[in-house]
Amino acid sequence: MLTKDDWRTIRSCLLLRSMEEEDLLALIDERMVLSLERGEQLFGQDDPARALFLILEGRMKLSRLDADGGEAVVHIFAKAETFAEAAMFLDKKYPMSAVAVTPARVLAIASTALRARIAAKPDVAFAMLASMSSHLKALVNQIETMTLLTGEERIIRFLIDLIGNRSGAVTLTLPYEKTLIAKRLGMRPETFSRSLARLRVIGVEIKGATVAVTDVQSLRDRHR
Amino acid sequence: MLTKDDWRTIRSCLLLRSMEEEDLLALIDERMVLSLERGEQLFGQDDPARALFLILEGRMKLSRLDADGGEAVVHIFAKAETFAEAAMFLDKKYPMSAVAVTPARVLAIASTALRARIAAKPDVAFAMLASMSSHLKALVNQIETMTLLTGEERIIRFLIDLIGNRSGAVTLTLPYEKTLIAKRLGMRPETFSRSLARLRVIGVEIKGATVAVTDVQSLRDRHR
DNA sequence: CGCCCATTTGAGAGTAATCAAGTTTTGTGG
DNA sequence: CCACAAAACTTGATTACTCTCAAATGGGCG
Repeated sequence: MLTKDDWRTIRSCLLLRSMEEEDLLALIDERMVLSLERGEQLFGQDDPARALFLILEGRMKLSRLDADGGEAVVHIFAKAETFAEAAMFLDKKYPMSAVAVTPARVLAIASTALRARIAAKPDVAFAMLASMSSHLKALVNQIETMTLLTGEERIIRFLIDLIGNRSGAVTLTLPYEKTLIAKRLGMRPETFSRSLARLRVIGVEIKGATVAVTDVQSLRDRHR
Repeated sequence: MLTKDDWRTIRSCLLLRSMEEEDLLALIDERMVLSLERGEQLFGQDDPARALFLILEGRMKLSRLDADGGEAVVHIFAKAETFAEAAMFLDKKYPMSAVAVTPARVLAIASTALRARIAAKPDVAFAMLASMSSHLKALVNQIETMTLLTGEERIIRFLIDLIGNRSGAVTLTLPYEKTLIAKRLGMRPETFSRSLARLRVIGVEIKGATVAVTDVQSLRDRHR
């Protein structure tokens, strides 16, 4: 079932928003909405790729698992974002796994339908290319971040991203578990916890998932 | 000037190989071949993106520079590879800089021409999507590698990639300077040098740019 | 209440960066 | 072809950072 809000979400996503009504209707099928519990896997690494996904509600973690149990969290996607676009053009296998990190609802968009639309309408191709470009850019960012910044600096950047353009004293809620944030930032939960605690001296108070920043500017000053 | 070998290169590249003659001719202009000296910059971070590039000869380094002089090498592209596809679909600015790390010749393919071809021919769109998918996959790999492996393990993986499917005793030449390999693997030259030296005990002899591996299997065994 | 899980904290070890010399290689002009 | 300067590379000592292992602590939920 697609609610009114779902349609708003669909309309706000980079991949679909430029699409004409008829194209959208050709792609979207109400029966393709999947509900996932927290922790439930949508697809696994190397599963055959038959669809890409749009998040209607919740958040999904995309990560790569290695032989001895290590996990590299590549990205965490939120409402109105699409993921798994790339797989349908190469191996037709997902190169990583997708797991819900909150209860979630996702809309599956069949590869075959989308390929057909691309073949029929160049605009759809451009939308797809834009969407993939934006993922590419995010990954480049992530590589830069992990190469050039220390753990503490990555945390600061993460907080600044959450703060957005607010200023002065700001209170915010961490969007997901600290353990997950830690992995997403490429560090151990212990290291994250310690580094976060160390930010107290520059006016960052943590209480559970609530973060109070005394003065956003002092954070920004510390940030390169 | 495009030589016969250049045409072979063009024909072997993922983005262009599936294209029909007429599309290719519409995209490629002999006057768009650029010769670069080693160290010469093709474009800088935030330059307006008017073209993507195919390497006819040499190698190009794509990297991101931060305010205080740090450099994150995102990828090094070789002959027959294309790069900078993504910029033309979003900001129309290159998100990183491109510098020749050997003397190089590159073919510029104008964004406008390519967009026109995509609009006219779905096949071109698919080729483009496949090309971008492959870059996406490479970046995901890089993130995994940098998150999950130690420096030494990344070096081993790098060597194994160079070795390809050869076995037994193998001698190979490092494809570019050690300093650059180090950065590409996300570590300091000093660390690279030391780690490489440490591989001697598992049968890796280094002499200048020449690497002799006594037994490839022992490398693979150490590799996860 | 009691268990499970996330989080915190501590101690110690390991990994990589930085700073500082050397050494080797490379490219260039004489 | 040699000399020399610049760049690349190596090596050593030290410091910074992050991980691992281990043991609390705390909260949420049946």
